[in-house]
Amino acid sequence: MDKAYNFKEAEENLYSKWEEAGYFTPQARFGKGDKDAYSIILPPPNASGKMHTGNVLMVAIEDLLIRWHRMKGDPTVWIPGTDHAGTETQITFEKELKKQGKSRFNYSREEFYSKIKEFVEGNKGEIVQQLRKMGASVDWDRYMFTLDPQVVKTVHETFKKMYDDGLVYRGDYMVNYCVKCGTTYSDVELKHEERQDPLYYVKYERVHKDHGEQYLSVATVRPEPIAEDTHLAVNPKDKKHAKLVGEKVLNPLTGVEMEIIGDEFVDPEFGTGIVKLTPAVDKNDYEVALKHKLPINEVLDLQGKMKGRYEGLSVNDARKKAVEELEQKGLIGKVDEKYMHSVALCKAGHKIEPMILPNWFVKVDAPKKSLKKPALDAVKKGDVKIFPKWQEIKYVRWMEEMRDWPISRQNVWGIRIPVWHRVDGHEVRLWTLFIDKNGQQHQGSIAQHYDNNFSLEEIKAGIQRVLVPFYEEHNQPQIYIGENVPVEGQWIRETDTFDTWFSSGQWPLVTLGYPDSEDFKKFYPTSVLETGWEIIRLWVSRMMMFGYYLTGEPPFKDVYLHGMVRALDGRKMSKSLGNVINPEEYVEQYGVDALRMGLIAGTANGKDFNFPKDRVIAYKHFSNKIWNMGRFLLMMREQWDKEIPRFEDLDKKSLNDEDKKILNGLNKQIEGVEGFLNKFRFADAGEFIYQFMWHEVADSYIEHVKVREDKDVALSVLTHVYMTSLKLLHPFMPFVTEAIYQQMPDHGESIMIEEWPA
RNA sequence: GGAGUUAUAGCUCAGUUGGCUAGAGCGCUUCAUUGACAUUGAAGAGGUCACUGGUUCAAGUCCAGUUAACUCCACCA
Repeated sequence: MDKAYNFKEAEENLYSKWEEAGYFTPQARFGKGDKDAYSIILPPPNASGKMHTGNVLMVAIEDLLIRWHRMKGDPTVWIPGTDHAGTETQITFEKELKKQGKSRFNYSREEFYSKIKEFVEGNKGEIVQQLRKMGASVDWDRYMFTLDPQVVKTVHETFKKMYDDGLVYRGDYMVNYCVKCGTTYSDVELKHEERQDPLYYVKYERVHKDHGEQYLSVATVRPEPIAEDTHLAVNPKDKKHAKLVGEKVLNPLTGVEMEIIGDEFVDPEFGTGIVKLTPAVDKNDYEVALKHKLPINEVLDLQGKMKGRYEGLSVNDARKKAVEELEQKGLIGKVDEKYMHSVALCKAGHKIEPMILPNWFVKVDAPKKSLKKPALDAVKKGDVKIFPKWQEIKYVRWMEEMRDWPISRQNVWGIRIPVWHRVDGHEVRLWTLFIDKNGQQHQGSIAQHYDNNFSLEEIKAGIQRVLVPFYEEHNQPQIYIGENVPVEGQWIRETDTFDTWFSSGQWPLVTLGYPDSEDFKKFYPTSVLETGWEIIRLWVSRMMMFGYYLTGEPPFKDVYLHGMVRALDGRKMSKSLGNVINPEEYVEQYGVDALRMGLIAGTANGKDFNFPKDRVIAYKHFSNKIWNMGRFLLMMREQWDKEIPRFEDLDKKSLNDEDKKILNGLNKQIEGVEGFLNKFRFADAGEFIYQFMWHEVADSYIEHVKVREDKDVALSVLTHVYMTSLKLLHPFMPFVTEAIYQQMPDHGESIMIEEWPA
């Protein structure tokens, strides 16, 4: 053995040996049957980039659980995959395009899709390499990508089933729309940022001036759609303003009469206690408008240009103009220039405009077949357990509050919604945007395109977007749901793709070959879902809903949520702060085992924690320590010329107190590690072995062995204790333990397939 | 506005159902060292467990309140 442990050599060579020997494929060993099947689905890293520190922690924990169960002899499978991460990947890629002075509209959908695909293939390859490097004992034969054909097939079928069950519907709805990205975001995808904008107090002239003030003052940060407003609102419980309900004022820009309505959503304390209603661009206003059946005048188009009075202007230009006009009329009171308020931003950091657009929705709480109820009850009743327990609160709260889920995304990169709209009839009203053979963009109704002598084939060939206008209840357009276009009639396919989480919500099902594969029968529900707590709402909740909906069972029995790895300065890692830790640097410097074990030691109870650099270094030293313990053991065995009995054959009467003490310690190890792992207390388990091996075996017992007369007994005990400890340690630090194992006497094929000490 | 988490050695953090003479890693001090390992060994310094009150034979641990930090959710025109 070399004097020092060479982690690079071990880490380069061992993985492919394991893989080639087929150790990663599930099999029952030690007489165990399928009843102890153990399965984890790897939360697929985003194919938009490389793996980050959090991914490494995830791999470390899951590989620990997997290797542990595999050694116990359970048929064990860990299924790897990568996620297309629709929106995020498309944004990343569009940024790249922008650097080249191009945009998505320079390409047809197909071209654009294949360009992103190329980009993603590169990332996928890197992620796969990184997973190997981390020692992840995943079964590569079962690898999946979220856009693989069988995934798409299942997702389509689920959508169809849900449609038939009345659990998806198309609705006009106020969505968070980004005019720059050209897509909708769900609430949970947004960020909020504090911004400073002027708050204008606009004066509305009262029609009946017989009681007091001539004007009513209304505070607003967005005066530009005032001309399109039709109503004001006050809180009917507001003593000061209640009497205004039913009164009329004049629109400051158009002079049209506007009625004041009463609704309790108005906060009497804010501003003047009177609000203007612009239902088309404000969520509250929209809901109030629906409730009171007020007209909803569109204010913005999809490009973010104004409609109505300031047709075609940008929001900012329109705002200036509106302020100007109001000032000329003397209808602006005071202006609070330093008004701070929070603004919703999309993933790319653009300002979100609430807009009313047709969208597909998942009905999460339908009276007959609620999706969220079983998913919520399972956790409340303890059928699915969440660790650490306090995270359960977050889950329950979210589930209780969950509203219908918009699943349409205006991305190209994703699974296209399998809905066809019939266009041979009055549906020529459908709005489309397409690019013709010469690269020219055209937008408008299909009827308009026909008037301009474009055929349906030409439109379909260059289609960028289809929008279905609002229809009355009794006049719904004909749609067809399916992969292929129907033979009868003329149809155009929906251009929207599914929200990434709609497909990844079905990930445990598709990876196991739902509904009828052998894997599915054997491994569903999976044993544990291990992931970061920040995607409880985005992902965990959706998997639960789909799991129960499609199979009547939960997708997993336990959920373990690890904390977020923060930077060394205790803050979130972010590019702008420049504090992002690249795990590859640590692998290079300290080795994979040290990094994995260091991270595990940092995450005692699922709380967020600072990247534990000290621990990583400590575990690098530990690798070397145990390596040298092995070296010492071999040396001693060589120097001792008598035969050293196997521990099993040793006459136990020859043991002295020191021997008994260390053997007793070893038994406690076996019990302790198992106990900690069963309770998901990984850091405790790791620290426990660390303390034992270093301070009891090395510092104490080895020193004792040095002075022993009956070295055959002592060395027999030491060999047993050492080898057993290595097995306990293997799931934590797979490379160094295997490297040592290969040097030991009478070693088998691999420590990986050794039996777990019990 | 609502909710959650945290406050323990110089630093980063453990401390599970109350039994603690409060631990680990890193750092620090002194000494040691040729049968493995300087990525070593031995010894040691260092904490009124945020603050105030309460429950208890017993509180770092449970309860109430205060203070501070972080995070999430909802968002106000």
